[in-house]
Amino acid sequence: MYEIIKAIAEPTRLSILQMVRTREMSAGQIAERFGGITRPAVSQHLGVLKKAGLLTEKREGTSRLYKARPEGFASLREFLEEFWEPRLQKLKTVVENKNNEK
Amino acid sequence: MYEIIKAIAEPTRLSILQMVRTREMSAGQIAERFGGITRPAVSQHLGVLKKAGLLTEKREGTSRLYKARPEGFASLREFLEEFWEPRLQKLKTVVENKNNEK
DNA sequence: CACTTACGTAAGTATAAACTAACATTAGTT
DNA sequence: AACTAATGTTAGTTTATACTTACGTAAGTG
Repeated sequence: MYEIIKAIAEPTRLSILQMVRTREMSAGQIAERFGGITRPAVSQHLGVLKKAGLLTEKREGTSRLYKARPEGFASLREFLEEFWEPRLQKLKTVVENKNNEK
Repeated sequence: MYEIIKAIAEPTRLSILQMVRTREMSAGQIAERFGGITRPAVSQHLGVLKKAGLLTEKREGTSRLYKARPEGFASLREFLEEFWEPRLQKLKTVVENKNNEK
């Protein structure tokens, strides 16, 4: 979880995520859109995002197409929600199990 | 906004936030609960959180009491929501203004 | 006013993150 | 098989972050 937060705590990566939120893009297309940053740097950012579960990678010919992975982002939002307004989910589960034992 | 994300992208600071989510705590009380980390380090983390708008500080005698600031956290969640599922708020505003002109 | 308590702040250091330049790899082309 | 295109990976460098130790400060206490 903490890996996800750190992944989005960087402007370049946040931009990348936004680019590929609704459409697939190749690594090259993504890199083109950045001024003052090299292609390998973008490639490394893509690696961080992918490792955090925020991107899917699909190989197509010599290209690699990236797209945001909604589940990764959802888990972050769930964490923040639970962090801020705990629903006592664990306690609820314990109580339910107790009832099942009867 | 980016300052907020970076602020929570650190385990110690996330722990601090959780500690003071529902109650006020003094800097000393917070520092006590960490093993293997000094008081000044905690103090610096408190500074980062405060600067990001995630904490309020209240002086009481020689102590300083901290408490999480819900608005700061809310703005992060709103950002993430808007980031992921844009509501076209700007377009909506433009349309509304057009209507008012009539 | 000296002393303590509860802090913050500054200076310096170690570690981690972001970046570039050079090299490696994999798929397609002639 | 040699060549190009698209991209990843490695090594090394710079910059930023987290930390510790030492010092400064503001509010209360004898």
